[in-house]
Amino acid sequence: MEARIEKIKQQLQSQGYKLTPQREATVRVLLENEEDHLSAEDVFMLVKDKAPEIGLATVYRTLELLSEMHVVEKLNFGDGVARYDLRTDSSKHHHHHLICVQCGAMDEIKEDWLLPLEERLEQEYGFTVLDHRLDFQGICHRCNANNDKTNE
Amino acid sequence: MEARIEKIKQQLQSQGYKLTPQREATVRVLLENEEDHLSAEDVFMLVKDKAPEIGLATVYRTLELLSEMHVVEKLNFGDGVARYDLRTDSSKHHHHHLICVQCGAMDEIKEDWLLPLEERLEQEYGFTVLDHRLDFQGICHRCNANNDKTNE
DNA sequence: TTCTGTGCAAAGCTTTTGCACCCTG
DNA sequence: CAGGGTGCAAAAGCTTTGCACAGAA
Repeated sequence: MEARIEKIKQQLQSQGYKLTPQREATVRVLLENEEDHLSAEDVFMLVKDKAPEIGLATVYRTLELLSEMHVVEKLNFGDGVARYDLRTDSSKHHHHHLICVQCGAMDEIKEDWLLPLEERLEQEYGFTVLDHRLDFQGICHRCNANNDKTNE
Repeated sequence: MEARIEKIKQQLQSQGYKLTPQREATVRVLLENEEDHLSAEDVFMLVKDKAPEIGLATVYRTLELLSEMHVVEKLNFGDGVARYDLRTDSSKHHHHHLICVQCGAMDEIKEDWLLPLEERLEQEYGFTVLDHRLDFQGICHRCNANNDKTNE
């Protein structure tokens, strides 16, 4: 974890930015909740435990900065708030979401199933893919199981 | 076009809703701009040409209603506004967006390249796919061409 | 000192809601 | 006259911005 913070610190410094205590607290919250998709408000409340004097605007500014640095990815699931995801170390970020329309759970598949498609896009459409996003909406295995039980 | 409006009218009536003049004007705007991804504001301004007395709230309410009826799909590209897309007649809606980070153009691929993935999800994850969404961010063929020219 | 970063409050935007009124059935 | 539908304006979020101040280089 310290190593990842150190890396982000260097990324920031290489662009002339500082890893201030507020920014570090924000990054730590993101690291500690890597599996979640936190909204700015979520991050704000968690950061407040570490640094109670922080302001919401600073959190927004930090997330915006981290987003520009490609340290986090800003996601939009259509629920009215932006959510932020730490990017993995790999140069490209590929993950897929399984959003259950019944219970609202969001699972994640990290495996990348899209490389063949991207190659086709480059060749057939002349489109250079930098990133992508793939969300599936449907019914998760838990709800599927429950539904089966109910119907018995 | 009249046939499609008639069909939507029947869909509404089957749920106890009416196709009021305002709603019809909104649907016509969506039909006439089927290739675009209009925001509520966009729709509002276009509908005003047909029905100047309409209010923005009515447009929002109509789009929300049409969205519930699965006549349109509400999309979110992360630019701060919801956008609305008429659904095609086919029961499943599958399209992919190519969003250019350089010029902002959004092209669309209607072809469905994901069926194999969906089958895998069902089998390996027990996840029943109802809909999906796939966006690629990158550089479009036009910008790629321009960039090449500039670099010469 | 200079410049970046911060907290607070105000403003900005999109979207939703309350309410009186209208119109159809 | 009952009910849904509408327009207007106000309210309600989420996010950004202006400004004065703090702190490091």
